[in-house]
Amino acid sequence: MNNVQIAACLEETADILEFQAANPFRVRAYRNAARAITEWPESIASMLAAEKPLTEIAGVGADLAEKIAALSMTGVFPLLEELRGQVPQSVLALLRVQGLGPKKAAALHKELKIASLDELREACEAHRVRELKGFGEKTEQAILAGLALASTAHERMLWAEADEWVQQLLAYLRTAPHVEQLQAAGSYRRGRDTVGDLDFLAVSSQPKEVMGLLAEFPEISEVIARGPTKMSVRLAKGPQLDLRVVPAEAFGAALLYFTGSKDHNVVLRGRAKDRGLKINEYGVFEGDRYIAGLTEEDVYATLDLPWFPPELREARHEFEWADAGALPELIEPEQIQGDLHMHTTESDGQASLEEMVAGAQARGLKYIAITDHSKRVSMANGLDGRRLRKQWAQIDRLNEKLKGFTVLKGVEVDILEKGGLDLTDDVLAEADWVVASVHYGQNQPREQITKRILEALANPYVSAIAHPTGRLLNRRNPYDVDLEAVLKAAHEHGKFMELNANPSRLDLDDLACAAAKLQGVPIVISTDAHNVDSLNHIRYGVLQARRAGLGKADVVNTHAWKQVQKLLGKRSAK
DNA sequence: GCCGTTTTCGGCCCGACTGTTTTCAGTCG
Repeated sequence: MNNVQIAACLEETADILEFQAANPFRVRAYRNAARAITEWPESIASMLAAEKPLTEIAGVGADLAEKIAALSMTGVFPLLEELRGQVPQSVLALLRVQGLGPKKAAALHKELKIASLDELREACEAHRVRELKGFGEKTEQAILAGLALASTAHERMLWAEADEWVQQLLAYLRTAPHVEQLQAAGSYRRGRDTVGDLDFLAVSSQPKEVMGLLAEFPEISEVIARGPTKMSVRLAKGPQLDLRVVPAEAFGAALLYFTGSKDHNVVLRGRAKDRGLKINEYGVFEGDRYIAGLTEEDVYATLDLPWFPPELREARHEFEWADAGALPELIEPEQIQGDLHMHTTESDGQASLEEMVAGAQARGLKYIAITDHSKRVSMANGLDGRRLRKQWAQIDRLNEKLKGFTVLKGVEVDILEKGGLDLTDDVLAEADWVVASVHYGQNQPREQITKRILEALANPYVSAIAHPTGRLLNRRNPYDVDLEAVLKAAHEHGKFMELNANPSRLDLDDLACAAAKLQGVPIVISTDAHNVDSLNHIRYGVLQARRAGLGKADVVNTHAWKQVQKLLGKRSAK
């Protein structure tokens, strides 16, 4: 049983306990442990094998350590089995309805014997819900609206999609004359790969007018809530938008609060409490006395903390780093010197070799690798050895004409279903740069996929593994692969792992990149561009690298190509 | 259920908004 599965058991336990109105702190303990295990770079199984205490994981105490060890080894979690017998899965679905929390859901289950979303809808339509104590006509309507919303299955946006909304809304809201400051916050500002709600923070002496302007934004379908300082609306194409308007002296504190993460804020407020201070969205207070809040730096300073880049605010390692005075200096997009994964019209790209080169030069890059598909990827018109050598001869001729820019002879070689690579070593040996990737057989069992990738890493001519989990956000789950083993092998063979900057891919994800850094495996951020415009995607990759705490030195393609070659430690310079 | 330089019990972040209330509980972020 892997960490994700263990975490899922703990989450479900928390759901049921919450539904049963258990001690909310006990519920939180299960949720905290679930999160900690999801983010832990080492598998529980290998910790147990190495006899490392699970209590090393913050949020896992003696009790949970024992339960988790048993779960990992036997696959059985007696407490959860028992709870499942008390509260069926279909009842837990009630908690997913917006506006229904554990208290109301439990009341519906207890008083009206409602055990599914269908039964809930029927009860609302028959006006039985409004008869319950604490419920009313409006609640009944809100539940029906929540049910309708749940059925449209609105998923999290890609960060790149959120960015389009944000830019549009910032431009729109800035037209209000009374907006003094305006900023997008939330998971968007933290650069998460996907974004749920859009959060905006404004400073204005006239909140009503700002909210009035937002209410007139053409794509709004519904105003969910509107008070004196806070407004929530739903946009026609799905996402919810929250706007908070605060006075100038609260901007820093409110930005911090509204950027989150929630867990980061919980730690901050706890630390404030230890010092006899209180932090809320209006500032830092000693008793009733305001002592800071104008900027985020001011707020952090009251706790002797440095300003944290938003990408790090996940309550993972940032506080421990800050306490040790070792907050990493994060990579910046301008530090990227080369792009080592892209396609041309020779396979499934939409631009020629020359166009990709011109596009890369226009973006200030110093080198690129052309990595068209290999022959097995026939749908993409993948290249065999003969066509590749022809392309590489063309690249040699092009390089003679280029000044201060290098085009590398590369290939994206397919890792075959049965194992092995799609091109022979004699061909690969002539390449400057080889990325290997899994395209087929993604449903194979974990052992098989892992073995294929480990073999590829062992090939002396492979430089990196591209899009190492195969996920497509909102469309395709990552294939089942033992990343721990892959990272270990990459380290042993001196290979790199790709962070694919395509906004739908972004794998390795932030957690896996952080694990790679721990293992000493360098990351290469690549666009996998299939046209010139997509060369711009590099910034999405950089954002995820920042979330992983990576600095310039951790990312291979911040270096000049000569240094990359040295790092790779193979074959003579070209 | 976790945690500890206010340690083995008694805390556990904080506030906005809504609806059903007539002072507050529930939900959300």
